[in-house]
Amino acid sequence: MTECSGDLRARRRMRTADTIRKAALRLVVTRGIDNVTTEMIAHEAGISLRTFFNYFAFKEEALMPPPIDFDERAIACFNEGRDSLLNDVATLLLTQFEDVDEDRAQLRFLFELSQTHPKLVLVRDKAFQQYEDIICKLIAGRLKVAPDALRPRLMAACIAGAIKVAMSGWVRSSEGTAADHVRRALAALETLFSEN
Amino acid sequence: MTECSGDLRARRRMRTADTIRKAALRLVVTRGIDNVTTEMIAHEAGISLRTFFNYFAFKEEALMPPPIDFDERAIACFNEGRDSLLNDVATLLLTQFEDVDEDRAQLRFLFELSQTHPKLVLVRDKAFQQYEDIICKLIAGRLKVAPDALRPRLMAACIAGAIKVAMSGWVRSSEGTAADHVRRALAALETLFSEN
DNA sequence: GCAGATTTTGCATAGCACGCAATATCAACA
DNA sequence: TGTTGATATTGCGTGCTATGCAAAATCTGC
Repeated sequence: MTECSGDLRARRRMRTADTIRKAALRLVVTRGIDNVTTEMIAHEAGISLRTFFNYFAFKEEALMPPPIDFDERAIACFNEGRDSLLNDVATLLLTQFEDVDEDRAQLRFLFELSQTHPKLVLVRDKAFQQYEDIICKLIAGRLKVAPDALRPRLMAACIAGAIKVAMSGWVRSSEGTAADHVRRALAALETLFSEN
Repeated sequence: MTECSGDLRARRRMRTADTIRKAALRLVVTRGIDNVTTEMIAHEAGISLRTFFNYFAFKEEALMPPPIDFDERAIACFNEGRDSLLNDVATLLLTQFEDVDEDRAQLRFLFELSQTHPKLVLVRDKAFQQYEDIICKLIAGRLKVAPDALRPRLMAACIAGAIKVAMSGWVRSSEGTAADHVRRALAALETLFSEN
């Protein structure tokens, strides 16, 4: 197996996963989450039920956003570290929020749904955990310490937590963009505990 | 329905829930989580399968620790606010870790399990979310602001995140007590982002 | 001990999730 | 272009999860 083949297969795999995700989302939007079965999703995506479970461990996972991968340039810029760490993290993360309206609408729909539907709460938290892990690795890289050291892990936990708070605030208030909320929350972290 | 009856029923309900929790834990410890069914748990707890689902929405929820309630005195002390907010939070939270060895062993067992078993990851995060909500209310009370204001929510998110980091560090390192790890993590929050 | 409210339970059922083995598809090489 | 080994897809069978519903049991206050 050459590298090329692995790449091809990986890409194909990602495309199929995305097809399933889109199918699941479409069905949930139109029929409501409680009226969508795994069989429907598989059928809508043009695969067998068994294949669905080759891609996702459980039904709700198909409604999770795919793992993010940051722009190479953005990561390099982050590692240089022109600004304070917190600001640079904000800059890096907010490149993610430059998406088109359709994506934002989907994000909002899922986030709203995840606040009421119990199983989606779990899925949302899992997504944030993955997010936190990535941020932790990035910070550890910039600080030149091990990824499981206390400091990067704490920082990542706070940042991920702040993003979660910001997002739920955004969904509820509907004032300003999601990026605004995230920016504000991250900025508040700096002096959160130092001024009492 | 008088207040007394409600109290009686609530207490009875909590006792039953606890019986189920203990039964579930006992079975999981002895047989391994993959070999335990809801029927076994119900049987072990002396109730019907249907009743199990009256108490827990899904199987793994029976392995979640019950919602904590802080000591009245401790809360009052926290609201007075002798020390810095972060220190007082630490003091308040660490009253929770004064438990007997048996409880700590259980906590550790479940936390270890939750790091490998996918569905328990979800449950653990849900437990931490509840924890975060309680902390948020407490902080909001002390700061005399609304519980859904940005500052208490951010603080609670950071504190809950720090505790999660501390706990997973504790389970992995097995050096020092859980309280030590939590204390250290919370102390680190103060200057986490202010010194770059 | 009776009436009303609440809880428990049995039963039926749709759906979830996985193991297994057969089949199909694909990338590489001769 | 056909062969080969690897990977992906699929069908089938199965046990378990989780819920609705209505009957039975149990509580509570009077």
